Amino acid sequence: MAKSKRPTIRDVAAAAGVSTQTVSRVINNRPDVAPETLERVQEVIRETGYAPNMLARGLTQGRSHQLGVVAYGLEYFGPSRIVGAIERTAAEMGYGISLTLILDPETVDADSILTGLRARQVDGIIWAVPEVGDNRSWARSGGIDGNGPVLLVGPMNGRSQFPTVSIDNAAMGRLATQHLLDGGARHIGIVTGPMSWWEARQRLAGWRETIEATGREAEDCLIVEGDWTVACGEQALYRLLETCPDLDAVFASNDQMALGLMHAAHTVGRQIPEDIAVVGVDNIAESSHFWPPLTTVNQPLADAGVLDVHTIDAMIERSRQARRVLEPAPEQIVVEP
Amino acid sequence: MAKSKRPTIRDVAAAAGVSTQTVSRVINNRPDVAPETLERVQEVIRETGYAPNMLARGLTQGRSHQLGVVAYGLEYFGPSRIVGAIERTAAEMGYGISLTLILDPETVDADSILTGLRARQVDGIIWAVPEVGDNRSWARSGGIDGNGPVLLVGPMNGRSQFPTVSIDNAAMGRLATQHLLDGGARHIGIVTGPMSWWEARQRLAGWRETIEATGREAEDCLIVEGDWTVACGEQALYRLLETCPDLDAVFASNDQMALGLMHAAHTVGRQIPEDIAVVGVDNIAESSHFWPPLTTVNQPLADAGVLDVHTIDAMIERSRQARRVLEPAPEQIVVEP
DNA sequence: CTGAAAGCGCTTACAG
DNA sequence: CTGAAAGCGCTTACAG
Repeated sequence: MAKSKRPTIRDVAAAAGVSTQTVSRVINNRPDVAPETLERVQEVIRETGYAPNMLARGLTQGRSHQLGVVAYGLEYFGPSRIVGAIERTAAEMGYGISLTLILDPETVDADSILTGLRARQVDGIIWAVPEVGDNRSWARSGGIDGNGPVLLVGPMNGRSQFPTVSIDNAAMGRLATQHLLDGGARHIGIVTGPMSWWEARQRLAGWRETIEATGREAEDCLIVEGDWTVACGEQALYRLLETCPDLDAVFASNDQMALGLMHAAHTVGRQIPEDIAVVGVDNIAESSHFWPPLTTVNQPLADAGVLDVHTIDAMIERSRQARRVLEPAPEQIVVEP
Repeated sequence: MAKSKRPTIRDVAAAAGVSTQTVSRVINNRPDVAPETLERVQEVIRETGYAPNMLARGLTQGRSHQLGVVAYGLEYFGPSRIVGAIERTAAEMGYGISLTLILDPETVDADSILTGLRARQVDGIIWAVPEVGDNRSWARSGGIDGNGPVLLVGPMNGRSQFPTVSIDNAAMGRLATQHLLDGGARHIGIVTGPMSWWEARQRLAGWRETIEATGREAEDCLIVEGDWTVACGEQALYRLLETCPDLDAVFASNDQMALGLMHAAHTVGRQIPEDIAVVGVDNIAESSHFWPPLTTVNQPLADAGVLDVHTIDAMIERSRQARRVLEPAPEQIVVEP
């Protein structure tokens, strides 16, 4: 028991008095095994605690039953939920997760990460790094070999050569802004995310569109660029109040910045929502526990995560069916908030 | 380019006019290769984009260069930081991460998870699920085969059969409580985490110890059990003020609950910190942006994550050196907050 | 410095 | 229903 190496399929076969491929049939639940043989082999497996070596299995099958997941910012709300939902769904479907976290989305070297993951023989790759700067140019140009399924998560500028699953960020901006309009707001400011982020630009677009639909102008002085943090949300309100003293509402592109805004409002003695109404995005756990509760746009991150895995699984199956890929038009799936 | 399968070591060998094991030497940076040969092989590798199949390599070497990481609650502060730090450090050291997330720490089946991870041939396992209820009894009894390195992360009740890296939770309680005492507080309440959590009990113990060191009694009416959420922090303050009207300070066992407390204090018109001082734990990003800034105990989570990986790596190396394990006494490493 | 042989632990056709 | 053979893509001794 001390130095016993893990048993192999050969050990099990010997102990059960059958060949290794019969054991293989048993562990793969194939039907063509005599009931009695099945029983005996299973008994041995139970006794020895045998578990097939996934490396060996992967080598012969040409698949690892692992999904490569590339993400940024696990400490933030969105990514942690997405990765959590992906892992859960993947586990249910028999996939393991090989996680790669990147430090800076803007300078990420997609090529080397994809190559590394493929060397690990992952069956498919879920790329959940947001588009920042031109860090997805590789996905538009198709400069990366089409070898092995890659799913892009999150919206991106232009058309991807790869299938994409994303939540409609412009709709988030529209929903939030419409809510503020419905509440009677006339001068609605916005704190955006960093403008290098496509998601941030989309939320801004939704805000602008909704304002302009009322016949008013989406003035530049109503826009402050933020960086997703509480601190900048705070500064943003001071800026907005300076440039637009009539301000009566703000759309914060995420909840963190919304909290900063509320902090600032409190500091300068403006009541929320009476003086200034605020809407955020994310529905973080704290949202409903502030003075007053924060109104926020909910992102269906869990649903999106489930969809991510189902989609990549379908891609994997498809690519295994037809070795000669039919070059199916990449589908762009968009989920509504 | 369309249907090109990935090249193998054999393809590279053929193209370079050498044997496969010469290529093997090159990709493993072994010194005994003629400069000219080295050059030629590297050239072919560059041209073909060859990357060794890690499954095959793992099969022969008996190691996958993957670490199994088991965690709970990626959406919470602590776990997301720990996992992030582990991934970063692992990547630097050449390990991939196979992530397993569990849904309920109390009912987790350690045996089946460890078995599954080992079937994937991970080189070592980092078990970062907190001790809740008796979900670590397996680690005390050693009922699990000692096969393959396992590192436990987080403090636990009693002695583990496996090495452990943890942050001193009792010290967190002591630091926080002492800070409140130093600020002049006389009646210091506590909102604990769920008492089924060992970490929560340790923070409570630190609070109790520090109170009693002053010669006062750590009365039961000063203790409210929470569940780590903002909502319960809020309720907790109401409860405490009822049972102890003299209350002038509270130690919240995490920042979320501290925020809830502050919300409640605001609601009932008590000033912080004048009327009631609050200290939390975690140092979440929002801490410093509330009215007033929250004082909090910082957990060195990133340091701990780095230490986790270095420790498991050392365990892996040791177990590979001596096949006949010397049964080294498991070390229990404790990091101070 | 380099190569022929064997083997890691499985699965995949192929026979029977 | 079951087994002998070959092979997945590497690395590890072992020769030279």
